[in-house]
Amino acid sequence: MPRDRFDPALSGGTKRSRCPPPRPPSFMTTIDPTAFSTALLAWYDVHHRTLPWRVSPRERAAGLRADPYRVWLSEIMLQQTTVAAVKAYFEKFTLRWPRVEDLAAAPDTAVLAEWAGLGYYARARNLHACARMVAGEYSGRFPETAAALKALPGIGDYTSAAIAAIAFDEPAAVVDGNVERVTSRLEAIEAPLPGAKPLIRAVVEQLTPTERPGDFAQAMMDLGATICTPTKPACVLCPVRPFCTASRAGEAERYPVKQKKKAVPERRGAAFVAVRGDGAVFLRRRPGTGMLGGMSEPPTTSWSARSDGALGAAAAPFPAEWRRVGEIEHGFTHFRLVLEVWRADGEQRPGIEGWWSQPQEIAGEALPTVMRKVLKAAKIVAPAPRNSQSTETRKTAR
DNA sequence: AATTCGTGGCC
DNA sequence: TGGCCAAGAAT
Repeated sequence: MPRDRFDPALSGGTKRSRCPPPRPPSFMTTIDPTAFSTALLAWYDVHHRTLPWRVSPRERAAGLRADPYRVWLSEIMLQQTTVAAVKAYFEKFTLRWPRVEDLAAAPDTAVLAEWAGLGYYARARNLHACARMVAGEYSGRFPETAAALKALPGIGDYTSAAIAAIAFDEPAAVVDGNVERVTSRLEAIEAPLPGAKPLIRAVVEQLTPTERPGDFAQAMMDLGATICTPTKPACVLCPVRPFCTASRAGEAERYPVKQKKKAVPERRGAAFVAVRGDGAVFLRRRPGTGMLGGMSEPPTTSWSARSDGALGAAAAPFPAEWRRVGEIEHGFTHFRLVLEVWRADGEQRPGIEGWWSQPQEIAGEALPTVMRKVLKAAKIVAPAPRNSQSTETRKTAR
């Protein structure tokens, strides 16, 4: 049974408008922090995952330090993104830009092109801004405390704590989705996320050891990724099962309790793929902020909430012999997009800002996945996302 | 505090 | 197949 101090009624309820300042309640865990981290770290020493940006516990004990640049880069990429998806991108980035100064010196178009396909493109913009701040104002060395790290673009609560703990041995409370799940099961927290975050953080702060805080953080995340999984957790194999209230009650899978989310609406629009005689495709750059900010696209209309028809060739960015060649669907986080795909062939004078991209250049363009779907529907031969240098030097043409 | 930001994999 | 989920941040 969950202890009553985790009753959702206590954390969610109506707020008093008068005197009592809304101070986070001081929850005390009944878990023995020393016993807990000892058991967890012993498991981690044997079962830790081997990842390209990591230093193993053995190497760590031998005095080897993780490279803050690689830790930072991996943490940015891993925000809301799976390890499997990140690996290839991490290799590409570190091969092309081995040090933070190298990344800082790169053109922003090159960074966006390398990031294309990974999603959440504000991360790439912030990544580049952060690299330039570190290279410029910090002499190429990352600040070493969570508080200072958090002041940098793209680095928030989680990432600042993770870098500080992993690269600089600060006993910061590292709370990501894995840790939220593990902790909510340990304490059988009934309050739904995201409201329960302060409570979870309070527990993690008490559990985090001053010795090996980085390994502790990574161990919690590895545990969440391999044992304490969202569905069918392998409690039998869990090194901290003796500490787990939810598992003891046989209902680990019931946690974490989450607030239910709203249904996603649908938006519609049209994309216009102009193809020249030599096979070049007309592309332009999207505005620097907002959805797919700074990324490339064939011209599209705005995406309205279910425009009832009224799209078609009349919405084209410039006159041409447009033919409707298909339709694509793409799911974003908060809406589903349906895009009509129109194509025009032959010599054309777009008369708008943009450039012609040759067939062999398309793979290296900063095209997000949804736009690659559009090109595919327009029967454009586009090899798998690759990385070319061509986007760095290309001038804007018309 | 609630929204706005992508994408791919999985059952 | 469709909802859920993944090392969240910014506003």
